[in-house]
Amino acid sequence: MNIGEAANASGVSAKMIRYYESVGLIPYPHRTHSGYRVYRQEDVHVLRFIRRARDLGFPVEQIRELLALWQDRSRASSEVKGIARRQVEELNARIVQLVAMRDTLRHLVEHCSGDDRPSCPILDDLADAAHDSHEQGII
Amino acid sequence: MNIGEAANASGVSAKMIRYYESVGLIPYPHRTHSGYRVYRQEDVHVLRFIRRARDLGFPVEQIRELLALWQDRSRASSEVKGIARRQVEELNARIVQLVAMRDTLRHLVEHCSGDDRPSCPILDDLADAAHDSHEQGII
DNA sequence: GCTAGACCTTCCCACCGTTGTAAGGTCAAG
DNA sequence: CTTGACCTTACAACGGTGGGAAGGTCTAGC
Repeated sequence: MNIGEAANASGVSAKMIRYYESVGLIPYPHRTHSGYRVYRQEDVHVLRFIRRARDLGFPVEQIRELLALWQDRSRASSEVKGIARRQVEELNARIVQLVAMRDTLRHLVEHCSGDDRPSCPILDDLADAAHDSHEQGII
Repeated sequence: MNIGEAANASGVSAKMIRYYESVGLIPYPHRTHSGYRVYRQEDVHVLRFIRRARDLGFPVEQIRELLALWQDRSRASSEVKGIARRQVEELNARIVQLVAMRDTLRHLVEHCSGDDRPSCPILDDLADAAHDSHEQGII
């Protein structure tokens, strides 16, 4: 199987397959005499695993851990659960942050007349240092 | 005022002040005879504006628009409202995506025993191509 | 056997916003 | 005059992905 076919079969672009190889997430594959990478069905399985984990927001380094655990037949599920729980917490932190941003902004939008007049609470708020949100940890 | 003082007063790092200058978000400041950048209170005000907008998740290019509108005394608030509304929509899209990820993962975590046994639905799910979530648009 | 086009290879660049680091100049206090 | 805290520019790195150039290879059709 060519890299292009593996890409189609896995949903991971050829570009990214080479990248994952370069960072050691997947092993160097066999090559044809002319240097083409050759993949087996099993490799596609691994690529799908990676793809799905990326879809779930796992960073590459955590996928590396998950792959190692996946391929370790004697692993304890508690290790995997720990990584996943960490990831849930990280996702949650980002969600909380984004929701706070969105709500602040939505509030401002709702109080802006949005007509031809220049008066605008959105800009007023951005300009008004009295909020000092950056010292209160909104970021 | 030095760049360091302006950084302290605005909450924007000296590094980022130079960066914003380099991408044309803020103008070239005056310099001392020895080449040090000199800032006025007004510049700090602009930097705070940028900082707060970044805190609200605005990308630099949108901040450029907002700054232009802020400094345009005859602008219509509807323009500002439009930009802010766009940003609310973008934040919302990212939130929806992250929440979907988190909930999927949390569901998996809840169904993982997390003990010494190797059986683990989290890895099973990642390995199981039957979900094919990437073809159903979870990403 | 030749050619066209669809693949493959490696290598480098860009994105975005931020931080780090290195090599050098400058200022103020002791 | 030295020390240390500042400043300057310039370059690299991060993470993950896409784009493209320059060249090799395979396959189908003639």
